[in-house]
Amino acid sequence: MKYSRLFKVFSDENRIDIVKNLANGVCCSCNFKSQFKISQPTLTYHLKMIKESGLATSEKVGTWNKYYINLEAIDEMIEFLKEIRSLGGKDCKC
Amino acid sequence: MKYSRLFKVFSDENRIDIVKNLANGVCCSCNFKSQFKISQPTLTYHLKMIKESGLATSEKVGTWNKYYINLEAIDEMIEFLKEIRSLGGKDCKC
DNA sequence: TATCAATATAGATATATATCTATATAAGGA
DNA sequence: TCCTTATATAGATATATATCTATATTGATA
Repeated sequence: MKYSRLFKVFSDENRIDIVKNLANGVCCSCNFKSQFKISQPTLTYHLKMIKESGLATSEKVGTWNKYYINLEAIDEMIEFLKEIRSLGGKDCKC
Repeated sequence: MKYSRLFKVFSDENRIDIVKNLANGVCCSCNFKSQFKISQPTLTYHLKMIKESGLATSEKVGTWNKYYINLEAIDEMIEFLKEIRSLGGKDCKC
């Protein structure tokens, strides 16, 4: 699991919005569309990237695609940050 | 606090390494240098960006700079992810 | 004050990224 | 089978990013 790829998802405001939508159960991009000022191909581009990072899965249902957030990936990110947090910064030995 | 900027820090492997170093109490870039295959100006570039994101602070001590990780920023990131996590993905209504 | 050591800035550059428009593909339904 | 709808791909592009080398700046010390 490449953490840099997971974190990169959240490095863009539009993708943060998309992930929040996914977390809220908005799984169809037809519903996303109205909420962003980005074009349909741009949304597809972000969704693909989010999926490839491991933060979402997708399922084809007839004509449309449903996207689901992968909660485990978020858990991994939280754990990763907690580990760094637990190092505590320590005192500089320089 | 712009979350996208905080998360962007972790979107690059070199910066992840740098942050881990900071968390481990390596506060002087003179010590960083030996551990990365990046040049001194590139290290400065990343440190500046990490600082501007709010994830680190710095202090000038004579000729050199000391950098410290900002644990509160990490806590905020963790909280942010936990909030998204707590939405649970829900069931798609589409 | 001249020199050295640490860091920052300037300038260049190749690659990555986010975005668009136009077009293609795929799946259902009339 | 043709049309509609949803999604993906292609191609273009402007901007951002990560990186370098060379140079400037800053602060300590001989």
